[in-house]
Amino acid sequence: MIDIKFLRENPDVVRASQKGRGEDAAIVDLVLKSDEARRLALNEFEVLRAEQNSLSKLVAAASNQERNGLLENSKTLASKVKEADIKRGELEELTKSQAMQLSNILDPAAPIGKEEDFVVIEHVGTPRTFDFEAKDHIELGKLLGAIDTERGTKVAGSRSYYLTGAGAMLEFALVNYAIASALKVGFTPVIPPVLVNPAAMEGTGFLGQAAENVYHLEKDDVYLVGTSEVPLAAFHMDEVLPVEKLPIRYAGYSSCFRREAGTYGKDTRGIIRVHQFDKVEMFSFCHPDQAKEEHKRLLQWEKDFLNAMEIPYRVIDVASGELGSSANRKFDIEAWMPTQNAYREVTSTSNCTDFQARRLNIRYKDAEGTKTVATLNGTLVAIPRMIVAILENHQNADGSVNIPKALQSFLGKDRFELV
RNA sequence: GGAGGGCUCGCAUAGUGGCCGAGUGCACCGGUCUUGAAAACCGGCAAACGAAAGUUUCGUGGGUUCAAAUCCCACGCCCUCCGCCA
Repeated sequence: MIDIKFLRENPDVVRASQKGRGEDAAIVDLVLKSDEARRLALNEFEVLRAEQNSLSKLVAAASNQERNGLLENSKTLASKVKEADIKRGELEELTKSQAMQLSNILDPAAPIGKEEDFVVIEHVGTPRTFDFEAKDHIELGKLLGAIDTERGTKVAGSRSYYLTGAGAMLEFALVNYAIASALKVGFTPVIPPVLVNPAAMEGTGFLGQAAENVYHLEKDDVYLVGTSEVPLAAFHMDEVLPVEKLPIRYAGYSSCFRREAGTYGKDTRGIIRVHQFDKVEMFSFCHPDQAKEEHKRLLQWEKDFLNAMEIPYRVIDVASGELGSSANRKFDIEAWMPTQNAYREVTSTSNCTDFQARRLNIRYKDAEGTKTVATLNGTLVAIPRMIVAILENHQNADGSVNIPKALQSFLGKDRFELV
């Protein structure tokens, strides 16, 4: 949720931001109108309530004869107060529900446009030229005994898979390497709950447009998270953080669950797009003035990871129309996938400024008062896609796969052999 | 699944309808004293909104009442015991 005071003072900025995203700018005027009415109703209520409170004190102090007269007034006043209170409540709800529809205000530097209007910031590494026909990760996964999608679908349906043998070991190595690097730069490792309550889901903004991609367990009214961003962000829900502790950084390792509704026919083969996968996610609570720098740092740590995996990639500045509603800017890293002859998203980092924290009521306190923190998130490693990138980029003619140096000590070898 | 107890300002607790936004102890902050510290003593000390007056907040939501931390209902969470499972 954006700052309603900011909206009052800069409606044009918010309108422009909504337009830039391809979203409805008319909401701005609805909010302005209902907020105005809300403030009037609030004032009306407060004045009546003040009167009631002071009258109430008189009643308490009055003698028995005086009391009856006072009670007459009190009763009529009480019904007025109740009426004013209901009106205030309705207008507050209306204003909030309208304001919640507004997305975060775009960073002016974010490229405007639709999905394809991203800006490439840089290319790192050169896609390899093969002197044999490169196999895709599905074939390699079979040869190495690393990925079993057939049994995955038998047991759990489409977009399901088993990681076995080398595949399972590769996950452990990737996670260990990721956590070790995160520790080096000051992250606190976290294993969060993946089953969360509505408040956590709502607060992180996943029950809006993204709701259809979330698994909901109706009987218990809990949700399976699509990313550990949810429990990490909600970790400090309703808390005031000491300013000197900022930035507070967590590296969460968890399973992630996604319904992938509306992606029929997209990436149906292999493990690029699946219902369940494990991920190490970086999350930072920081001072709003520091958010841009922190965003760059998260991106750098993502690049460091890709560099260590020795995989060619490019960094893109995601276009406004493709940003999540919480993000004011987003950088994706896309790894080169040889058999697709394309760069495909493997990590993503978003600056949510104070948008998410306002919903979750997470603040910091300094000499001037209590203000909303900024939150940022970034993928350190999403396992299946990283496995795809490693297998495909580091394969040999016989189907064996060379292990990046950074992972060798975790695996005790330098190559995955055929089984 | 069954029975009971609890949820109050950082912590512990007092508070059974008006004098309670709320007492006490500890912690914390400032001061006096001290060579310095401790102790003692004095003062301060919950939060949000608001320009202010003021309003709101005693787990959450609803209700009763002129008036609710206090009475009623529902829900959430914590604890104890029993059962069940490990």
